[in-house]
Amino acid sequence: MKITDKAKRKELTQMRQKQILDVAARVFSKKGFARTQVDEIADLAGLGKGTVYRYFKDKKNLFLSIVDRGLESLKDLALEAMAKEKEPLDKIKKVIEAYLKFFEKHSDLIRIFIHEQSEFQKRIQKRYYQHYYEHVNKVEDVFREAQTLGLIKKKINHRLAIAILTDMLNSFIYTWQLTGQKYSLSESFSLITEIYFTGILEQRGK
Amino acid sequence: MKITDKAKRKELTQMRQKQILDVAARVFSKKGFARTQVDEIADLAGLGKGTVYRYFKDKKNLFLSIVDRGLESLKDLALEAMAKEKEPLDKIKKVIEAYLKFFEKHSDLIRIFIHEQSEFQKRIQKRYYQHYYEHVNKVEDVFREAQTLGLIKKKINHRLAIAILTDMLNSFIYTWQLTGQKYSLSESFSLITEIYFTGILEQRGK
Amino acid sequence: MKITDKAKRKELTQMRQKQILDVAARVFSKKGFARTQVDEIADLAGLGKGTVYRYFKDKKNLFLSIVDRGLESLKDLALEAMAKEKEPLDKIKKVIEAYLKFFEKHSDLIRIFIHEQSEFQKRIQKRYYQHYYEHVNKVEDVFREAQTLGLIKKKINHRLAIAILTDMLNSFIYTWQLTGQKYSLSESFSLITEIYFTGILEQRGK
Amino acid sequence: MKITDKAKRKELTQMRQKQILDVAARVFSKKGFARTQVDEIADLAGLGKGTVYRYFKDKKNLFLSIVDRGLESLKDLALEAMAKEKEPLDKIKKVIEAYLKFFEKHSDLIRIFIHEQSEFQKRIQKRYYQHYYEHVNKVEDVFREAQTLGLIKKKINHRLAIAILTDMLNSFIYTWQLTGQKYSLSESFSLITEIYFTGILEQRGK
DNA sequence: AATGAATGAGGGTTCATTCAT
DNA sequence: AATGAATGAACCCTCATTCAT
Repeated sequence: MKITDKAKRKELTQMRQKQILDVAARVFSKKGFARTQVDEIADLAGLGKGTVYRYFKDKKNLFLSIVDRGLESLKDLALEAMAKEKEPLDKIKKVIEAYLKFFEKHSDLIRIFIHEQSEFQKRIQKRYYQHYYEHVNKVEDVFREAQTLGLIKKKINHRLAIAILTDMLNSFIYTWQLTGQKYSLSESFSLITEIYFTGILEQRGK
Repeated sequence: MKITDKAKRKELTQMRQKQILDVAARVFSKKGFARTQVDEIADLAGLGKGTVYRYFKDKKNLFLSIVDRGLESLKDLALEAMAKEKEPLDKIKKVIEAYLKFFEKHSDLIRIFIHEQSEFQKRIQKRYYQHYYEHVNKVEDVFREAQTLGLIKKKINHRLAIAILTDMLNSFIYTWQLTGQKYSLSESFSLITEIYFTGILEQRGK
Repeated sequence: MKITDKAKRKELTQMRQKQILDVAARVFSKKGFARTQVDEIADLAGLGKGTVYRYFKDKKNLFLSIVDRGLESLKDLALEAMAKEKEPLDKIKKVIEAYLKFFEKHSDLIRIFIHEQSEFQKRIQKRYYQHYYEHVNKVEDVFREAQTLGLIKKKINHRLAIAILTDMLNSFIYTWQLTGQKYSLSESFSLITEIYFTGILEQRGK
Repeated sequence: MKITDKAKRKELTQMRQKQILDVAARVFSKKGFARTQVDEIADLAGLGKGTVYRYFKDKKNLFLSIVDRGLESLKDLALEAMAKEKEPLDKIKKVIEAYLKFFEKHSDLIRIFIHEQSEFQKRIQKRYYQHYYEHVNKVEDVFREAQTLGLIKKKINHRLAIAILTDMLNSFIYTWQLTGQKYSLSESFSLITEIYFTGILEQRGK
């Protein structure tokens, strides 16, 4: 009995946490950290305010839990995507695709990641980059491999190139959402990869 | 006499406004809109809080004035830069350069532009895009011209391509500042243009 | 069977009540009424919070039950102590001794009695003095008897003198505990009685 | 002009602080720290809540300021009283008188001093005893002098004797107020000194 | 015109109490 | 009978805005 009880307890806890995190992500995304009221999150979750505080120490902690969950999930998807392919360039394409799909699904997160980063600066960056680099390192390896194979220009600094890719993607999806998805995401996806891989110029060298 | 007085008055007003805007840009940039206190702006400007309210209706208005001033100034620089060159591709390069230089100088603004955009959403977007498009339209013309001349891939949607360029630049400078300028801006500049113009792939067609 | 069951039930109830009261006295003593959380009492008693509420209507009621139990117990001890002696002055000494011993053992209570008295003012005073006077009256009788016998100065108002004695003792033990028992209780005890009986002055009349 | 302005400013500040402290002392005294609402203090002071926070960092700080002001004032009165007399025993009597008069006037403070001491324990004790000992040391000197002159029993530990005196007085006035001043303060005063100086016993040694 | 003291709506957080299991 | 998850009233504190001087 006790085992079942404990299990039930834990399950409830996780369910409630998810319930709150889901709502909170939506609200934080819409209003940003400062303008979000814990009251609204509680209401939308169909819970009392006190219940939110039962599961999350305070507003900041709730916010960071969203960031954490998102980063964790994103990292997993990206690594998983890479694992599916053999060729370095294909791996990179898959990662890009995974990125776009992830944010297409969890469009809440892009705003949270971008417009609230500086809100928490020092304290949060650590947490952020801890996840981020774990993931980026893998991509860097792929990038280097592609350079070794002569697929990518040798003179390009891979760390920078990845930063640029990340930024392009982040900012792209961000704008995409902000402007109300005026242009389709998949059309844009091919454009992004095209630009990233071969640039905007007509091949002259033929 | 009255004319001189009026002129003097107006000059003083403009001076005060500039004084406040400069300080406010710094503070908003460091803390974001919500965490910035009007008190701090007044203090740093060496003025009374009431004086700030004499020159700006409220906090939001002050914030938007910064955005306005920044966009105006950026637009001017970009158009001016384009005007100096004849060739379409050179025009685009100059615009990119102008962008980077502008934000290198006014690094306050990149944060304000990026992480506070959604804070004001609907109401602000109008103002933002009003400036933005006026500027973008000119660039689009250049882009189209380059395509007509066979310099840029025909299949690329110019509106999207410019959006991507803008995002790359914005987000690039943003990250650049956020991470404490670990890599040099000019080095990155050439990388960005390189990637934007020719991609990351080795030219195979030779 | 039913009788035994009932008895068992009652016993359990009393046991639980004692268990809770003991813990609660400790916590209320350490933190005062307002800063004490029912949660902490339940935890320390190894019970669920709901169980505490099964045995005590609310927090205030729990607190007052402690006061009641303490006063009852103190009164018994004092009266018992007096009963053991014949001589009035000896009775008074015994009472003093009983007081000190009681609070030495139940040091929790002195804080509760003193620093929370006013917390409940009107409503509580009644209960307090109901116990108190029942007890004080007996001592007053002794005091008057000693005066009749010429042992105690005639001009002294006995009610006042007892109030002063009580205060001296209360406040003494309170300070004694508050300061971390820097000086020994028994040393101080003889000093108190000495002062109370013969004052601080050197006997001049010799 | 500026000098006058500054002076005026300072005057206003002090006036407001006094205004708030006076009200706050009353309310804290009536309800204790925890049950006192800052709102009520503000209301009774005829001020907005924000104004209270303009002059005192937070509720705790306000409370401690009351304690400070009281201790300072009490210390001054006591030292002043002692200074007026030559003979050690007279000095002690004057101190007792000063004590009683002080609390007769500032009856708010006795409750605050007594029933909230433990609320703040560690942090506050320092502040309390800092004032307290400065004052007690002087009294101790007088006490020792009286012993040297053979006026006070040699075997009495002066530190303890003073602690007892203080307690008697504190607790006496406390009870006096709590019970609604049923007996007169001055009558009690002479009884206290009588008891403290010569005890309750009839002089047998004649 | 400039100031900064005063304000109070607003929102984060706590915790006594309830009640379904 | 025992539990502890859920609740929301209560209360501290902040800060944009106003306005008398």
